[in-house]
Amino acid sequence: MTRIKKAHPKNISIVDVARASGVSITTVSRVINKIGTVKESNRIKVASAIKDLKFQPSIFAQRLATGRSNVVALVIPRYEGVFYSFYALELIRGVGTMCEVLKLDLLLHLTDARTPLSLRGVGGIIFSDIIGNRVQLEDSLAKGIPSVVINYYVDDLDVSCIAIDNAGGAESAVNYLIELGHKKIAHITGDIMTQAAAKRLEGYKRALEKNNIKLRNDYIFETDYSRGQARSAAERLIKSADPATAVFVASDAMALEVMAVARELGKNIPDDLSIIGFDDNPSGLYGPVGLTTVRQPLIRMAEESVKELNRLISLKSATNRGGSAMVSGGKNAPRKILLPAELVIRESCKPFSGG
Amino acid sequence: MTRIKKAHPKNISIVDVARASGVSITTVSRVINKIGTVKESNRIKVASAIKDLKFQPSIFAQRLATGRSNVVALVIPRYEGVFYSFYALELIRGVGTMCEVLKLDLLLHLTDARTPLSLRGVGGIIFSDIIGNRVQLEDSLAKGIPSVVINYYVDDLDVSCIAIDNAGGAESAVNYLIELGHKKIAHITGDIMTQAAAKRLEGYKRALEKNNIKLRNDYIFETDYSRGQARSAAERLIKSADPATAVFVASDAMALEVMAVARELGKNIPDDLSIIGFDDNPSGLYGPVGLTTVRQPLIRMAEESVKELNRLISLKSATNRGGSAMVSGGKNAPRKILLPAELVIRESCKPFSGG
DNA sequence: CTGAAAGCGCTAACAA
DNA sequence: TTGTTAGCGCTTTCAG
Repeated sequence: MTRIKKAHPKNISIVDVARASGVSITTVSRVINKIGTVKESNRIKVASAIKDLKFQPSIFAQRLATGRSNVVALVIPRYEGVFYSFYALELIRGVGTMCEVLKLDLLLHLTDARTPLSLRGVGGIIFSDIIGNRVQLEDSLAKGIPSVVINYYVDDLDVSCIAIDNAGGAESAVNYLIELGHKKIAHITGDIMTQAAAKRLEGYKRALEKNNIKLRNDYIFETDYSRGQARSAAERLIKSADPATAVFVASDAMALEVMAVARELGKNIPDDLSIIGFDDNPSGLYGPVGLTTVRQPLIRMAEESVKELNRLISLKSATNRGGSAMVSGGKNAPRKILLPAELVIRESCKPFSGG
Repeated sequence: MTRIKKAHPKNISIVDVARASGVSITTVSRVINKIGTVKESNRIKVASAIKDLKFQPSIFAQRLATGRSNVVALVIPRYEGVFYSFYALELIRGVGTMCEVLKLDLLLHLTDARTPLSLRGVGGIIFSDIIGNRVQLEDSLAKGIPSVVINYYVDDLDVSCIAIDNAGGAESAVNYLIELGHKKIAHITGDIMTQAAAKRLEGYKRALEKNNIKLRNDYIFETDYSRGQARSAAERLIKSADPATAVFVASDAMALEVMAVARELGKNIPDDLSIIGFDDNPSGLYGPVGLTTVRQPLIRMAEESVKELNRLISLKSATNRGGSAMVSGGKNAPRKILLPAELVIRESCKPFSGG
C-alpha cells in the first residue's frame, strides 16, 4: 500500500492560480493585495483565473505569513444579568455590523472574569464593560494587544475607551422633571457596581444640587437592575408616607416594571407619578403610555469601538514594519471618548400640579 | 542602513521551547498535542519550558499545517425583529458557552440573507433558523463545510438540524386550557413565515380538533411577533362581541403585552381571561401574576448544535485522513433532532367558570 | 514590472 | 521514543 503524502485534501491555492494565468505566485499575491505594480494585462489574467477557480486565499497562510490577524474579540463578561439585557444585544449588533463592514472577523467570548482569556490569534480585543475582569484588560495591554474598552470610562489606564455620558444624561433627565415643577424626585438606581449606574446616580444628585433641591436618601432606591428589585423599590416608593411625584429610573426595563406596579396600585401615569427611564429600549414604546427616557447611542458606541480598534491594529502593524517609534502623546495615544446621551420625551411625565 | 530581515516582531515559537528544554520541536509538538509517546521526564521539561516562556502555539500555523479549523460560525440572519429577541440572546449564550467548553472559536456573523457568506477559514457553520438564507445553507453544504441548522426542522436536505417541538408544545398548552374547561380559546400567532410560529399554530389547531372543539377563524390573530401587533390583536380579542375566555400566545413577550392590555381594559387575569405564553422568558416571572408558558430548551438546543457540529467536523477530518469512505446512512448521516417543549404552570390561567 | 526564494510556526510521515 | 525533514499557502525581500 502506497503512502499518500498529503494529509488533507488539496484546496485550490495561489499556485493553481499562478499556473492558470501563466505568472508567478508573487504576481498573484500582488493582485490579491492590490499592490499596484502589475501590468494591466497580467492583472486581468490573474483576476479572471481567480474567478474561474473560485480561489479564496487561506487566511491562515496569510496570517502566518504577515503576522497580522484581523480577528476582533468581543469580551462580554458573563456575570449575572448583563447578558440578559437589551444592552448586550445592542452591543453585539453594533460590533457585529461594523466588523462585517471593515472585514474583520468577530470572535465572541462569553467569559467569566476569573478565567484568563485565550488570546491565541486575536488581533485586538474589545472589552465590553469591565467589572471583575480588569486583570484581563491589563493582561492584554501588557502583551501589547490592541484593546479598547466600551461602556466604561477608564481614567487610570493608557487605553482607548468609549463610554456614554451617563451622568450628563441623568442630569438632563432630572432637569426635565425639575422644569416640569417636580421637587420630590426619586431615583431607582441600577447595580451601583457598574460605572453606568454610579454615574447615573451622580447625575441625579448633581441636577438636584444645582437646583437647590435637598437630596433625600429615602428617595434613592438601590437595585441590581433586575425587574424583581425594581418592583419592590416601586412598591416602597409609592406606598411611602411622603411619596415622590416623579421618579428617574436607571433603566427602561425597570421603568416599565415601575409603571406596571403603579398601575396595579391604582396610580395613574403620568398624572399621579411621572416616570423617566434610561436606554430607549423599544419596549418602552408599547404599553399604554410611551416612556420618556434617555437614549444612549449603544450601537454607535459599539461601532466606534471597532473603528478605534481597527485604527490601533493598523497603527501597530505600521510600527512593526519600521514606522517611526511610538511617541507617547502623539497620534498613537489612546483615545477616550464620551458620547452624549439624549433625552427622548414621550408621555410618561407631566407637570407637577400639586399644592 | 542595514535591512532588518523580519517584518514583524518575533514571538516565542515552538523552536524556543524546544531549545529551552533540550529536545526537538517535534517532541514539543507532541506534548502540546498530548500525543502519548513522550518520555515523562521530557514531557515535564517541555511543559515547564512552555510555562516559563508563556508560550502559546500559533493557531494560524496549526491550522495551516493541519488543514483543520476549529472556527465555528454562527449565522444569525439580521432580518427585522429576530435579533431583538430573548431568543437570539439565548442562542448566542448557548452556542458561546459550548464553544468555550469545546475550545472552539465562535465567529459571529450577523448577515442579511442576500450577501453570500464569507466562509474563509471557517471549520463549520451553525445556521440559526433559515428564513431567506436557504441558499447560503445549500452553498455551504455543496462546499462540504460541516453545517447544522437550529430552530428549523429541515426535511428535504441532507443536513443535521436541531429544533424544538413547537407543535407539541403548543398542543400541550392548549390541552391544558381545555382541561381547565375552556372552549373559547384564541391564538395569537407569531410571524407565520417562521417555522416556529407555523408549528405553534398547527399544534393549536391539532389540540382543538382532537378535543372536538370547532376551529374559529375569528379566534386566530396573526402577528409578526412584535409587541405592537400583539397589542392590537389583544384589543380586538378582548373587545370582541363573543370574546374568548383563554388565549394561547406565541411568545412571552407578546403574552405580557396582552396581559397589559387586558388590565388596561379593566379585565382581571386570570379571572376574566386565561393567558398562556411560549418561551419561558424570565420577564414573565415578574409582574403581578406569573405567566404560564411553554418552556423551550433554547440553550440546550444551542449547545447540542455545537456538539453535533463538532462531531461533523471530526468526522470530516477523519475521513480526509484516509478513514473509510463516507457511507450514506451510516454513522455519518446527519442527525435530525427534535427537542421537547415543556409546559410551565404559573398563575395566569384559571378554570373556566362561566355558564 | 516580475519572479526566485526565504521564511512565518506548526504537524506528520518517516527513519532511526 | 525521538529527531529530521518536507510541506501547509502565503507574503516579502531582493535581484533581475
